[in-house]
Amino acid sequence: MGRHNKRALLDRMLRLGTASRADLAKSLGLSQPTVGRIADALIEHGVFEEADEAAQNGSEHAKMGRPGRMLRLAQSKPRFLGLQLGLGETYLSPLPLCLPEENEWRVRFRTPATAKEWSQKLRKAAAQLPQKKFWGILVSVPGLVDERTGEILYSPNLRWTAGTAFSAAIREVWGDPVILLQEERILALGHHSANPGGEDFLLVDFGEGVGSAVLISGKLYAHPLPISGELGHTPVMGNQRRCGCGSVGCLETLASTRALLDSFAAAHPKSGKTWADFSELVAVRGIEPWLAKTLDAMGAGIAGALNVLGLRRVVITGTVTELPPAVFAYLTEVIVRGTLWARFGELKVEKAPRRRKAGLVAAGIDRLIVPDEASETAVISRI
Amino acid sequence: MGRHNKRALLDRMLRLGTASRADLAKSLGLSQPTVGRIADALIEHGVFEEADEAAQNGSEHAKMGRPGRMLRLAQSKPRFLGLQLGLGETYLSPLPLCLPEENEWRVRFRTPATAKEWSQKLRKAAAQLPQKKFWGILVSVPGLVDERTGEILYSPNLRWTAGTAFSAAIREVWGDPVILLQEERILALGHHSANPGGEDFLLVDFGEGVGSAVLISGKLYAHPLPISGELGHTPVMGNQRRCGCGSVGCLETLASTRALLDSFAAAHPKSGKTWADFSELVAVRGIEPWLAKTLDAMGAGIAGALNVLGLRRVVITGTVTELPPAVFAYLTEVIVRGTLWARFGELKVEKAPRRRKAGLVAAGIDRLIVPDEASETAVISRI
DNA sequence: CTTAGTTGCTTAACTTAATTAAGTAATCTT
DNA sequence: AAGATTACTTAATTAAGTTAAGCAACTAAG
Repeated sequence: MGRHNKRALLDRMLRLGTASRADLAKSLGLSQPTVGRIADALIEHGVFEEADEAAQNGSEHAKMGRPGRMLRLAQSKPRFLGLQLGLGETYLSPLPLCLPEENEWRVRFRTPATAKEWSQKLRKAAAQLPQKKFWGILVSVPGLVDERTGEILYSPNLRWTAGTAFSAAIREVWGDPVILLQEERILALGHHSANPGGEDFLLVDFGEGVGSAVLISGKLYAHPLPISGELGHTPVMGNQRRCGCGSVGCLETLASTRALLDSFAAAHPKSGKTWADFSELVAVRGIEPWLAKTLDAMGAGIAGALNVLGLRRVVITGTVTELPPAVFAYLTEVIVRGTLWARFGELKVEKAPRRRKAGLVAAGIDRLIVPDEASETAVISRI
Repeated sequence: MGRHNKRALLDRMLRLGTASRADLAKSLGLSQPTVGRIADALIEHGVFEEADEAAQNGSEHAKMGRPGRMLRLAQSKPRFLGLQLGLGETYLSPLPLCLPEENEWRVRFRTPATAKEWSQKLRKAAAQLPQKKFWGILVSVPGLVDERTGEILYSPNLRWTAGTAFSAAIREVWGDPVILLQEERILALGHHSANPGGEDFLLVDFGEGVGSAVLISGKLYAHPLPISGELGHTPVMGNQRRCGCGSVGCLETLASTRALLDSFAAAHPKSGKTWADFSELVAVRGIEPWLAKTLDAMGAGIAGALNVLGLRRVVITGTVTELPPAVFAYLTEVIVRGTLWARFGELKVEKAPRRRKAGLVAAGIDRLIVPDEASETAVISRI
């Protein structure tokens, strides 16, 4: 079976939620026999399942002829284990193949500071889960990850994870395949799964750092290096702050959560030091010059990426979206000013919640269900 | 015949120059019968031709067994007409399928200021060429081009070319297919053709403007919009110069040839005003603060693109490469400082000549010889 | 209730483009 | 001249799609 079509089928199913063989055939432009064969194989494999009668009546239009037997991604049983490695806490949740509910993780614990403690906590967490066997363990990792080798190159404040020890520790608890995925890439996939059919976009996430990922034609942009989307380490002219990466002036030293709070504290030594204090002050006083400068830098970085990549849609996630609307409005304006396309057409700047679980599932389907072909990694394009 | 393999074969031939069927099969990992069939079809079509005996002895290593019948891209007859639209002058040259000599254009004339004059000059130029019929007219265009529709969106100082009138004028002179291609994308293809086998890279060209293109796995990065690689319109913090695009502070207003000369003239009101004067002064005095700032901005923009795209190789072409070595060295240093990958591995910054003809030929082969499939335009990637 | 019309799914035969296997051709080595 | 080695060709096989045709299951209408 051509894995190309298999992949397309899975993709469409993730988008449609539930569909008959005929729907899939029509929507993919394939012949019914082909779709039938692939669908049968996927059911056999436990990826698709027959949906109940209720779904049949759900979204139909023409009620003539033989009704289709509706299929969907098998959601009766968790197939993946999702794992979100955070600087502060670690979250775990079994994930079925369908689009999962966000923000409800089954188990959580404080991320420890050594590999040994990590192993212990992980074992304890595993004991709390009823299911012991998964198709794969999908891990969202902040920082720099080589997704091909499963090696963490660099993660701020989580130095002990560097190298392959981290993957190995997980593999000792569950024997299943471990797949490390860079956080922002997961977010981009998740946003696409949750809002299918939209245009290609650049996702920019503001959090402990500033990262980005590009989604084109439903697929992540394939970078040649293990490092990509590192918008946060673009140098900002005139900025002299030292960055954890060893350089000076990185955008991240202005725009990360930590950096914003530092700037806030410097500007208002007598105020509170929390994010809530910061947010409140912005709501009252509006955008002060230091914040405007920071947003200018963010916007310039994003606009630069859009210009180079030829995109006209940005999705912003993370802490910046939690500030008063004026902040997002200002940022949007800066981006529009800096983007060439905005002089010819419309530029879309959106804010969105983080969709980690959805992203993990999409990644799991892509990586684990469709068998791997070494040569498929390339980015191909006609001129 | 799978156009995919046909494309691969052409690609390899462009790279190898001359090769036997067996060489191609081995190098592509295809079976000999497959390669044989495709090669026969390409010979039939006039794309490949049998090379003379001389070539056989050229690059051989193991001199045992039956010698292969060497093939190469048909170079006996021009197949394309290359056309370079410049702000000052327009160049024309018939192009065979092989890698052509650069810098020798058959016909040239001053680029006129109206569509009507353009038509007249083009007709005159056509009369000077012995060959009247081509597989296609390949046009390198500065500025913004929609390569799919053949429409020029915006070209500084060549306003009359906007819209489809330009393509139409060419089509009136030769009936053959007209293909417009954005200048920097052509340069990237050309550099790749002339230096095959290298790593993925970002090409940045400095000239009337500042443009870039990305080449990954031998293919140009496929942008969703007609605009991409527009590094020159990234806003530079603190820069207040007005740009022709309607925005303020674009990199181009500092880094284009014109802008550099303006800055030079402002810093040295009493010196000469030519590029040679500028170059000479830099050679004598080194990099003055205003130039350092400009190079900082260039480097930051380039580094940002590399970080986002996940690349570790930049090729610089254009006027900046003609300045004293210190300039390129300074720029290299700035790029390295701003690139995250440079903290983990090596970053390559190269300067190179412009390879327009080679790029046009590569583009022509890609666009005209391998039959078009609408759905092939996407950028695909595994996670 | 019967019959016709519509739509879904499956089976069978065919098409395309690759493969492997086996044979023939041309050259060098000994 | 015989054998080794490599290049190319031909024939059979495989993989993955297609179209065509038929049965299945439902609605609508006489």
